[in-house]
Amino acid sequence: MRVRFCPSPTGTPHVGVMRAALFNWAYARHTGGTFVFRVEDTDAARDSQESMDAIVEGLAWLGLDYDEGPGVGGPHAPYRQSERRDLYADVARRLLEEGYAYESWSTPEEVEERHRAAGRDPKLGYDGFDRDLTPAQVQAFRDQGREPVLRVRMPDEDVVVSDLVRGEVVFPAGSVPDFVVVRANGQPLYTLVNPVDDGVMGITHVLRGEDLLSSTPRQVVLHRALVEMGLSQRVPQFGHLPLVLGEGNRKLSKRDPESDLFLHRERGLLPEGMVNYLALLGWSIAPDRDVFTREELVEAFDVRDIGANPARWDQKKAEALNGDHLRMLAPEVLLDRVLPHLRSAGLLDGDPTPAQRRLLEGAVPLVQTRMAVLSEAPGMLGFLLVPDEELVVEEDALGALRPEAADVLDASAAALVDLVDWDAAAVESALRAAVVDGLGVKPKFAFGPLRTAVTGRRISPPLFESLELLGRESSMLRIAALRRRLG
RNA sequence: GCCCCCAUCGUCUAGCGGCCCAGGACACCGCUCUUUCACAGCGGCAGCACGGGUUCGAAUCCCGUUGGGGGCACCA
Repeated sequence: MRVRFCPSPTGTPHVGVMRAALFNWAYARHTGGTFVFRVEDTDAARDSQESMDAIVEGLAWLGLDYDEGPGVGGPHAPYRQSERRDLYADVARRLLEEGYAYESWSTPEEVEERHRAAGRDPKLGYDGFDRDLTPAQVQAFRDQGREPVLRVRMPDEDVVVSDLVRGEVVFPAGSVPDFVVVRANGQPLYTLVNPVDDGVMGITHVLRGEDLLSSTPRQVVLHRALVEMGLSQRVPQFGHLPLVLGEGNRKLSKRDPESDLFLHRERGLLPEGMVNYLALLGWSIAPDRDVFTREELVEAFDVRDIGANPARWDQKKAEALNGDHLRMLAPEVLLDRVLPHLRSAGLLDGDPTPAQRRLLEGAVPLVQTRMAVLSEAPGMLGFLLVPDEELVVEEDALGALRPEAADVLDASAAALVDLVDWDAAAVESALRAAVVDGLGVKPKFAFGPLRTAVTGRRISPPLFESLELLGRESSMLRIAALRRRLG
């Protein structure tokens, strides 16, 4: 069992593409097969090293390790197609010699013109004109200084593709035009290079997006030629994954922000959550369960369970699932995951100081059930990391204060100044005595002013624990500050 | 235009002829818990696109219609 992931390095990693990688990886790991990573960089104009690096980073982030590929090597190295030119030139030559392909001189304009002249739809595609030219005709084209492309001859029978996900798919004879595999300038195209490498590298299963289904008959025909020429052992089995759609039922394109893997990472999706959600797009682990780990995915994954209908990207579901994974994390792991987000929010400069780390160790467990994505952490934890005088009291928190707020703050301050033990339990009973019992304010409203004073927000981690973490000095300063503000 | 794919709650899906007057999850709406918000728990709303067959019996099989999507490059 050998599967592969073969992106072309253009742009940033796309969630649809990474999902294909995930399914291939999961299938390999489930079956004990080999996961090959190959780079399809035959389009020098669009390919970039940055994109290549980003894909590698994306795979690493998601935890999709590969057994063969750039950087790790393997029996079929090199794994970058730009380094395999000789092979392709060789195969192209043999394809021509053995009659599977032929030189084609027609320009697209000429093809269209012929269709028009014959009363056919001009957009029908290549018409096979150059299939059986006489030597004299060929010479005439040469004399004009033309350079031919190389086209593979499609058979005159139907091509039947047995798809792992969709069953038998029949492409009627004549519905797929002969296709170009080598440009006039000698550059091999994806149409050649992809089947050649799959064949030569012994790929047994090709799991890829449904957008490639209609190019499958061409690849099957080429694979058959490769097998007949002794260059490959088999035609791989194909399985076409349902497309991932964006808003408005369109294929998720690079233009859509949801398609950008790293944007989700910035938003604070965990790789665990991302893997889970991606796998759920077209696959399910059990009738009554949809939260699972990477290991559980590997354990349960089977291509036969992949559905055929397209799936819409649902950000809410992705984040809800992420919340589940976030809660499954050990607190110290969550702390580490949260740090980059605190840094990019400007709350942390490099590594936390020992004091900051202590605060975070206390606070992270308090916010673990309160986040779905990591980018919520700065808002929740910021009050602990910011100096007292820089605490921003948010507008809506101020607006929510009731008339008795000043009295509440006064009573609270009085109750807390001389508190003997500064811990959450002691703080709570002191405050309850002072505000709930003392002032007769209902518990639901009693602590709002304090929360606002101390955290600057209406919504925060639990108040008494927050006070404990913040410490008496800061707490008193903040209470006094808001009290002054209320006049 | 041609070829191909798809069709169960708003969304992701379970269902592979009787277990289904269709199950789960997200979302949404209530309630409980509660120092805010969450989490958790409980409850609710909501679907087999339509029409023909086949069958004792169809969400499940077949055909058609409609709807949606993908592909038709000297891109990948």
